[in-house]
Amino acid sequence: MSTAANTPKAANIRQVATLAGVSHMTVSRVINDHPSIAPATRERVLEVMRHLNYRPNSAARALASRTTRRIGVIVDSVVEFGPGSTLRAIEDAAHDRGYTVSSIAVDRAVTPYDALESLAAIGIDALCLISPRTDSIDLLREGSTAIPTLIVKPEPEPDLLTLSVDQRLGASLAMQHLIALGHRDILHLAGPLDWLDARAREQVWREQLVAAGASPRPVAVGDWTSDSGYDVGRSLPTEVTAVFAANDRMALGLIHALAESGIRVPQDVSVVGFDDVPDARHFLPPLTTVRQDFRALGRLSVETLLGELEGLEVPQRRLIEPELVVRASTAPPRSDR
Amino acid sequence: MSTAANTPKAANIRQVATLAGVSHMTVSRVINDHPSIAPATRERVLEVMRHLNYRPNSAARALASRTTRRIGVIVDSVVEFGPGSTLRAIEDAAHDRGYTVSSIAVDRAVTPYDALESLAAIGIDALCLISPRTDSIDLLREGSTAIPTLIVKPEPEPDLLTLSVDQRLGASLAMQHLIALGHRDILHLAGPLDWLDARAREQVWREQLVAAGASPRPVAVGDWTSDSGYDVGRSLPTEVTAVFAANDRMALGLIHALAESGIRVPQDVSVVGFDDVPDARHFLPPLTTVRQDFRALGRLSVETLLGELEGLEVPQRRLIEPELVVRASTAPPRSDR
DNA sequence: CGAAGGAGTGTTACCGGTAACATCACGAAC
DNA sequence: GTTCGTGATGTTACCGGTAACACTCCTTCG
Repeated sequence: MSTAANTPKAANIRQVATLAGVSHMTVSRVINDHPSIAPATRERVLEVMRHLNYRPNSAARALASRTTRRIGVIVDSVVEFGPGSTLRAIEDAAHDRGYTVSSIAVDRAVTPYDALESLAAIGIDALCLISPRTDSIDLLREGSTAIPTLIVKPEPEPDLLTLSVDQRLGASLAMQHLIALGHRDILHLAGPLDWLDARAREQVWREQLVAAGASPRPVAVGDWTSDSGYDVGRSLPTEVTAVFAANDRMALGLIHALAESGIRVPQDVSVVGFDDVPDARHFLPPLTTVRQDFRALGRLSVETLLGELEGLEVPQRRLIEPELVVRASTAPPRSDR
Repeated sequence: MSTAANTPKAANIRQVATLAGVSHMTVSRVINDHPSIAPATRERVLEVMRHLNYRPNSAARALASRTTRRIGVIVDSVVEFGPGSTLRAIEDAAHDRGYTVSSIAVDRAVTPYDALESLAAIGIDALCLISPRTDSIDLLREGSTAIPTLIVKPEPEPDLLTLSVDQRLGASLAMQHLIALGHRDILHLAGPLDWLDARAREQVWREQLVAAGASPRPVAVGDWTSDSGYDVGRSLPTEVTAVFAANDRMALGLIHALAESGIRVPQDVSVVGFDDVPDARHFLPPLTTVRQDFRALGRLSVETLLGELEGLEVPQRRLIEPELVVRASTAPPRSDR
């Protein structure tokens, strides 16, 4: 069908130059906002550019300037709310700054190594890792890439930029809330423990319980999906009065299983989630959870990387504060439990 | 920090050629699997490439070949499940075929025109529109781009490729299910009606009701969010015995509102959704809904576009069959309602 | 008043590939 | 034996920009 044909083939920089009566180099300077161009000349060139509907060829720019204006993103489990939202936010922020984003999703079929190879093949100016498992980070540690690299994780990382929502604070808010309500036998429904975020939440859960004088029971480990939460909910020990779920989706599945067993939330068991997905307020009951601002995370990631790229001083590590959102899934424990 | 330094600057095609004792053109042919290369030569070149860790420069290739191996995607409401999933599937499929994807999200701040401009600026070989509103399509109709273009929508479009989940069939499955259960006063909770999918679902809802001898009541229009479903649920007319929601999230919000009013699902009101989001099976009650295979949609989109690009014969329009998933949110109507 | 310096512009080379055409050797066909 | 076709490879130009340096003028300053 539309296989080219009468396409008037795009104008190039020399055609613009000829029509404007200047050298192609002057046109290049106009494009790049070079300071020393006479205003009259600039106007004339811009006029011709408009007239020809000229658009600089990005491949040629990339080739000559050896920069691609592209940020590579490696992201694990992009279908999950957190990583997906972060990626979207990064794409938006990058686009606003005139950068392109290429993302590769890591999964069973694609190793972090593959992902890095793919990105290297197309060429990137900066690299970002979202929701990295430990193995992805190891790869970067040895690889010592020559480009600015940012890892979205809460712990600092020598020689690399890091940025994250403060996982320890978030988990702490959730646990403090439950403990303040009077809960002591709190189950943790964790995410996969090779996830740094999952591990951080699990550690804080443990610490807080110990600090409150309670002894943590073994964690239940899910895989972020509501299905895994459901499975855990089906065999919840009767002594448990509250569950701290590592994300909202697992909380949803858990509540579903409890409902099937006639266990009421929050009367019989309190549940607190993590993320504050947009639907969490309409769960039954509306879910108490920890909100993470992924848009801020994405924006800051891009700002940090581009700052580094421009040689600015950027903080090597930064944390974004999460926020507890109290809804209807938590209450004081029943005295008879 | 890692601002380049001792980077051993990547090898280029001529260095490979020199070391292999051939011309750079021969190396180029090896890269591109040109048929007439002596096996021994190919081996030698490959060996050198491996040794130098050579990677073709994609910008140079794009410049010389005038193809970017990049697919541009314009997507509205990428945060919604359907569009987001489709985009991810396209990215995966494109990556498997050695293509890159650049996506632009259209929203209040970014018009379809802007999006097209952005994509044109970076250069794309093919274009895909996901979840387009009518205005995006108008833009393409006049613009008559010179590259293969596919629109994800169910209705055919002259001179453009189209592909979609069969919205009419999906809506039909949902309505037939409710009608077979005995419902006649079925409210439609629609998506924004400038969405083609929303409009298709609404039309089928109306047609099916009329065909069943019932008179459709005015549609309730939401915005895909659970919040909007909640709002509708707060003032549900008492005569309504069932709701056909245009997506799962609005169904969730609706059910939440009903629960607050003491209206039970499905005993008092049946609810059927659309999408089958992964969590739908853990809603309370588990949601009867229409499953759309977005992965298939994404894969087929890429195959169609690349087929067109290669000059193959591709079907100009194709539909993917959705599937009704019956769970616990639907039941026969109460006789006293 | 001459040298220095900066604004404004041009010249030339180069980035790393691909396209198109040329070349050469060799076996098949006449 | 000459011609021809084809496989294998090389030569050259070109894609559309940017970098680096050169060259004018003019202004400023010792």
